[in-house]
Amino acid sequence: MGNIEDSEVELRLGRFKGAAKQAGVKLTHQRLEVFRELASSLDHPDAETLLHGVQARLPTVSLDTVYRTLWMLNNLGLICTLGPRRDSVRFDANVAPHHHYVCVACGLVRDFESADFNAVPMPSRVEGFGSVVASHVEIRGICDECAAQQP
Amino acid sequence: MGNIEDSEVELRLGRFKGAAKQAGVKLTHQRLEVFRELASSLDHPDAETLLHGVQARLPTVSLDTVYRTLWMLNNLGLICTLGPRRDSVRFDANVAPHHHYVCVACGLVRDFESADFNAVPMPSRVEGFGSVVASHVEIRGICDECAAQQP
DNA sequence: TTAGGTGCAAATTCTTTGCACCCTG
DNA sequence: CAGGGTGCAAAGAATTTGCACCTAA
Repeated sequence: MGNIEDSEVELRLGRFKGAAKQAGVKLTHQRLEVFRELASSLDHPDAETLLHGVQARLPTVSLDTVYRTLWMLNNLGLICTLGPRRDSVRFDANVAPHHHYVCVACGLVRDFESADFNAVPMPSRVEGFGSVVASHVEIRGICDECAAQQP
Repeated sequence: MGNIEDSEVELRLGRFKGAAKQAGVKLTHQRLEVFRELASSLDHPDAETLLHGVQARLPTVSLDTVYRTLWMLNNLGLICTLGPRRDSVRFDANVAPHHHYVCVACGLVRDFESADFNAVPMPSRVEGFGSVVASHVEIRGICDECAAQQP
């Protein structure tokens, strides 16, 4: 699917290398390639999709390594997960504040930014629940491609 | 967990009965009890949790009936799903516009309302993706109960 | 009566784990 | 060289499906 600019990918890879060193985890080929694959995709692939992309460069990687790598990256705060609509977990290497458009028909996810949404103050009701780590808007709809297929 | 007022539960049940008749689906005990269980819970249970609640009244219901009923209710627009943080799908009988606070440690989900969020106009970028069916804010954090357990 | 619904159990799908070998640091 | 990391295969968990019986309309 869509791709991220090379400069941004390199920047993210650099961040990963730094964080890995600091956390004392090894920089294996597999981890680098899994992260590169995720960091350069514009949509939000699941583990299986990432596996296929990585296998083009490392034919022997296995699905379990992809999962282990993803959760490791997630623990390091380098990626985040996003919830499925009835399918599997998806991953996101964009840790800057942003929001999601999700197609309920095909599962496509696209990022967008919105200063307006970011500017809304946290409702006081939420304080009563607990601390806040992150917040984002999820917009559900039918993407143009799916709409075209089912008139 | 928390409970919804009886009057609201009855209102939701009435809506279900009307929608079921209109859609031509049968009002079985199982369906009524699954919907009642979901409609009266304040948090957002998964299928297994609902099963346990319903079994108090209908000891023979099975998990697959709970799933079938939930997807049927979802198709009818009477409930919606919400994405997991690494666990299973959860269901929500509150179809009024509202937002979610999610504890990343225990999975607790609480609803809240926010006129401020509702008032933000849809970013123009989103128009390019496709149509919009719904939108909500998801706030992630650590709930007070989990925070108390891990100082 | 009768088509749709249910319960059971088996099948699928997705994800995690145990273990022996491998490779980064 | 040592300990974490990997691949494989098998285990687990969550959800779906086939089928014969049941029940709401």
